[in-house]
This record gives sequence, C-alpha cells and structure tokens, in this order.
Amino acid sequence: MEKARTELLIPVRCYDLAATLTSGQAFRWRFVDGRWEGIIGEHWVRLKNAPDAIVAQTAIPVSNWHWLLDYLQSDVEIESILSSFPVDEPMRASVGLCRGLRLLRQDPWECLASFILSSTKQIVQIQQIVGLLGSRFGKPLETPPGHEPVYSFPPADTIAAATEQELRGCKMGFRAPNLLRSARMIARREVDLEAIRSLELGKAREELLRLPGVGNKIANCILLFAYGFQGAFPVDVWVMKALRQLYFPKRRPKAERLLRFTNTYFGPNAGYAQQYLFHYMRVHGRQAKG
DNA sequence: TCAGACCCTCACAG
DNA sequence: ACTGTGAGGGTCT
Repeated sequence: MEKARTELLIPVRCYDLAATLTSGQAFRWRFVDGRWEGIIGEHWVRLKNAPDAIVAQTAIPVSNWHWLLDYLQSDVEIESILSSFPVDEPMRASVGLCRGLRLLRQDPWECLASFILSSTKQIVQIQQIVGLLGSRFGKPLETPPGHEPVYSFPPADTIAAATEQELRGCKMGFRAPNLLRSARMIARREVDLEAIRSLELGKAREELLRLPGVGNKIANCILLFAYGFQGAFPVDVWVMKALRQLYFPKRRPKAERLLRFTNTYFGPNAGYAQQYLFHYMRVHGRQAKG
C-alpha cells in the first residue's frame, strides 16, 4: 500500500481544468483563490493546473487515489482524440479556442440526478440546486480547518426516502417528482445503474429512458459523462445552434435531419466533439439567435 | 407530429 | 429601488 498523503502530482499534458470543470458536465466545482474546489464522492478536493501536471490536495490523507484519476480521466490521450475529429472549420475553431477540454467520468447516480435537475435551467442554477440537495441530504465531509462545510451528494436511497415537498424546498420546482420517482426506481433496483456499465450503448440508453425526467438528451449526457460511452452525443439548445449556424447556415434542416447528421459525422469520439462545440457556442454564441 | 405546461430564479429593461 | 418580462444543457402529454 502506498503511503497516505494529502497531495498528489498528476502528470498530464493538455488538460484545461477551468474549461473542463465549468463546461456543464459537473456542477460541484468552485474557483477559489486561483484553485478549483470540488467534491468527488466522499472526498473534498482542490485542484490546480501546473506545467504538464495537475496538483491535487485533499483534506485528509489518502493512500489510494484511483477515485480521482478515474474521475479526471487524466490518462486519456487528448491529442489523438482531437486528431480523430472531422477536418472542418467549425471543429478547427472550437479546438483552437481551447485544447485540453476533457470529459470527466462521474458517478452515474449523481450525474443522473444532476441532469434530471438541469432541464430548462442555467448552469449556475443547477449548481445552486445540487448544492442545496447536498447540504440538506448529504453527509458532511472533512475539509481544511476553517473551511466552510461541504457535503457529499446524497445517495438514491436517501432521496427516495424524502418527500416531494422537501425536494421542492431545494428550488427544483417541477423536477422534484421526476427526481423522486427516479430515485425510488433505483432504490428498488427496478433500474440497476451498475448493470448498465456492461450493456451496449443502445440497451444502456433504453434502460435510462425508463426513468421519469430522462429523455434523449439527458440519457446521452449520462451515457457520456458517467459511463464513458464516447459515441453518445447529447444535443441541447446550444449544440443545436452550433449545428445550424456552423454546419447548415443557409438551409433550415429539421431537427431530425440534424440528429441523423450527428450520428455519423463526428466519428468515434463524437462525445468529445460535442463538448468542444458546446464550449465554442457558450463563448461565441451568447447573443446570436439561432 | 406538436404546442403547452411545468416551478422557480435570475438577468435585464424600463 | 422596484415591477415587468423572458428564458433557462428538457420532458411529457
């Protein structure tokens, strides 16, 4: 067993923490004094970019850091993924804006719950709701002395035992019944989130779609951000805008036509491509109407 | 196939 | 300051 310590140097090239942690994949990160503070499972952790590395700090000594390396996906060779993208102007512009935008590998339940809460919400609002859920239903975690309290994301069993009113108290509005019913289905093992890991993409998606509040977009988010199905391609309003503006500026293709386009055009790492397009639109497309 | 409803909060006008 | 208005990483009917 390795010696337990509170700091780890993770050698990695081309990893943009800021872009990755604010890209709408995960909702538990804050930028404080030049570093990123967040919660992964039951760990409070602080991250900082260094030359060709990420420096990680925890509140209590850790001997096995697998949870962090798996979450960050720092072993992924991003350059080979970037070079698998289609060679066109939109992708060139998107990648040029920010190399080192990564996909995280999150816990399926937390990811699922977060994205049920995401529908017609802005990212800051999702962060607020997830934070409230943690503070009301999560478990307090160790932090550095004097640090404000932080909480783990409450497990499905805990949410399943809550009432709709309690959940609405976390400002999630009409999403509350969806979260509650989904949590109950998972608590009863009507849907087995672990078993989904070993399914094929299509079957995995079918399973997720059984959950209330999970449609195609959110299912694809979970497939991509939690299970690592890199062919999953979530299409939200931003990506839809990107497709229309960047790929079909003259025509007015129907949504179905665009979806068919995404199924083949972006190749084996379509999920990464989608994330770069999303980022591009968030930077450039704010006031542009699609 | 397709609007509308759905809770609530924040940004932005005026 | 204060109220009015619109829209926000969708889903369901």
